[in-house]
Amino acid sequence: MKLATWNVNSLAVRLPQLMDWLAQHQPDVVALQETKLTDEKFPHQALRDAGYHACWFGQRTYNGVALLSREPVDDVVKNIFGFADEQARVIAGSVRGLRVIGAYFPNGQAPGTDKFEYKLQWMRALRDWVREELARHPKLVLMGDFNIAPEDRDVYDPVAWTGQIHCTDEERHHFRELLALGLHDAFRLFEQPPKSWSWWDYRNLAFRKNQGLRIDHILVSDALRPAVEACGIDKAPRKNERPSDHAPVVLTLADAALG
DNA sequence: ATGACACCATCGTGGTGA
Repeated sequence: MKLATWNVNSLAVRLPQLMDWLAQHQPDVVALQETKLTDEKFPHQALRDAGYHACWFGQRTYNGVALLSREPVDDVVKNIFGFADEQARVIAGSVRGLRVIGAYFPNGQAPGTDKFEYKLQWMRALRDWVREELARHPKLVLMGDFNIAPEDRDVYDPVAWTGQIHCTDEERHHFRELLALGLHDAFRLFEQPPKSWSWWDYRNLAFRKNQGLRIDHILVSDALRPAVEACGIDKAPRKNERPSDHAPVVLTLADAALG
């Protein structure tokens, strides 16, 4: 079973690239972030024609998340239970006994701002809710755009980024809090090339110079860890003519471990 | 120190992202 997460930075703009990528890689489940579409504009028919069921949760202009799945998705939940949120950032569902949570963490803008405070509150609420989800669904995947570079090796210039947004102690603490629930950063379960990033700034020829951050992640629960066969970042879509600034992260699970 | 790029909403230019 192949799962993926991709911040597409506008599904309206990126739909053709998404269709190509789905046809090429045939993932079973995909979490999308930054669809930037109200729900009535979600391209569910095009995705259905491509063989995917979808559930989606969007808003105007910003944010917006979706789950795509070759098999139907059950028990769909939107946003963090118990956390009143104006912004569409989370969608969860169950496929083949697997609980999948797709999340678009707040950016946070800069430490000391209201947006940073919102990010911290949001992450606390997420942790508390994921703890409950894990108790109900031991086989769980939490994936998406975390907007956190967990360690210095996830940053092209860790000195310049010290204390900057995505790299603050508070954000990294919250990432470790998620791991402490019994989750594992699937990417780090394997040997990886150094300087592996999932995001590159559009400016300054950052992709060509490979100046990026690893801020898109797939966390797998203890119960799923033995089933993890591979995890990597697919840089290819970042080479498209009009790419998202993020690349997809892909996880392969052994089918035997699933229902 | 600032802006650089992309997208959205809107039609001149500001908000947001990371």
